[in-house]
Amino acid sequence: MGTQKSQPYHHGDLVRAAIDSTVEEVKTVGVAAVSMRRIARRVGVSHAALAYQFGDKAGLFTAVATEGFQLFVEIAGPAAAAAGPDGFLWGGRAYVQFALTHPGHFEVMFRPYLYRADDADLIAARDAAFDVLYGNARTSLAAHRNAPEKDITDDDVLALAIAGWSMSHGFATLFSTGNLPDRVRTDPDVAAALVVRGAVMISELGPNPTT
Amino acid sequence: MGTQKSQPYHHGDLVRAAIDSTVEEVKTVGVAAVSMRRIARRVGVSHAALAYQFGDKAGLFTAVATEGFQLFVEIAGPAAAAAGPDGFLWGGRAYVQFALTHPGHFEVMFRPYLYRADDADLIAARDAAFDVLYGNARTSLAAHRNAPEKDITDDDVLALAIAGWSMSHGFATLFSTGNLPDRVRTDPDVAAALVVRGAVMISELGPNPTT
DNA sequence: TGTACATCAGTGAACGCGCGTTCACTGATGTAC
DNA sequence: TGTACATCAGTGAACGCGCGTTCACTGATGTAC
Repeated sequence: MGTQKSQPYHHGDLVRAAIDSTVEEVKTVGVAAVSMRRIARRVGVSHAALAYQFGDKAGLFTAVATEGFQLFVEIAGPAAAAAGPDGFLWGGRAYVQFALTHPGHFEVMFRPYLYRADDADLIAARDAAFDVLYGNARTSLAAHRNAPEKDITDDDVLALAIAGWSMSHGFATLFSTGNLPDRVRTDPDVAAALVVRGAVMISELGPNPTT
Repeated sequence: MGTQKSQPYHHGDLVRAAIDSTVEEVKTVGVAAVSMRRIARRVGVSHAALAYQFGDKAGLFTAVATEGFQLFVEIAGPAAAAAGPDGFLWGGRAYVQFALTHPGHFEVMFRPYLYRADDADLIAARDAAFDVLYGNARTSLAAHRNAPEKDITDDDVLALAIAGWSMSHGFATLFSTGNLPDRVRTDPDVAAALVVRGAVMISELGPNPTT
């Protein structure tokens, strides 16, 4: 017994481990089934320890959401910027890819009722994510219109950003919840390419500006 | 006491009342907080009565989802068909409107893990909803290409349908969960118009077919 | 028109469970002198 | 280099709660004769 290394009293990095476990649990059993006690069991710690570190359940989810927005900026920001004139398209791809590779974060990020929406770190991270979205829309519009970025109106940026976001978000959501029909459900890349084709078709159907 | 009309033993239409209450509760307290006991309390019946009528909780949600798909067909089908060549656009509008006016149904419909996805009535209703979506896409493409509907490939129909669905679904979801920025959050009609403008802009950015 | 009986609809109590939060506590770590 | 002390990190037991499901039951309704 004496040589057997006993469980250390201090975990070392409980916060890190708890966030990782939460992300994994959200992905596995769904956000509704996640509980402080489940996470504590996974991490190998008493559930009161989690309450000590995060205050309460909302605190834990706040940490997950914040990290999610930070990750999104790290991943989608460079992806969109590096893609040149097709940046907007790549932004959408990056969004969907993020949603599918980080489902645990993604699920929490867009359920504000789970976390403390007034948390300072959370707000900063989310605002940075919005900046990526808007910046991407502005740059893409400027490139395709051969105009300086400052000549692109905020209204145009907002319209394009929200439309692109809606499409990416809707597709990612429908795909990952298994709502898409079988033909589409198998391969996310094939499905995403399909959506890009469809997006172009939408232009055919847009209200004719001359009428 | 004798003259006081006592609670009738039979509710009269418990199934109807339970579905209505569930829809209302989903909207009010969120789908995660809905329980058989809450619904039973609202309807004024013992919670065992609900188990008798629906079997279990999944049964209750199955009924809600089924009704949701039926409602969608009733509402969005005619709306899209009646709108002429701009039908696809109107289909999208109808989708968003349905989501915002029937949030209780909408929330349940796209969470298949809540209900019995193999229920026959459910499948029939959902398939009918898909038919509206595909039919709408086909008709719109045919009208804009001046081609008979049979000349529109299934692949084109699928691409347009999924793209349009993604955009409508994403927008409705982001809007109703309060994730859109303040400028957009106030009026759904203004916001929807913005998205339509943005959708047209996406065409500007589509991959150029000649390159 | 009445009666016997089957079936349907709902009751109320009990079950076992997992939950979030609180609290007095203890063990580990860091710091001042 | 040692010691006293404060603070930090985590424990374990207890709290009260609401949940879904089950079960023996009773009251209401419909039907056959």
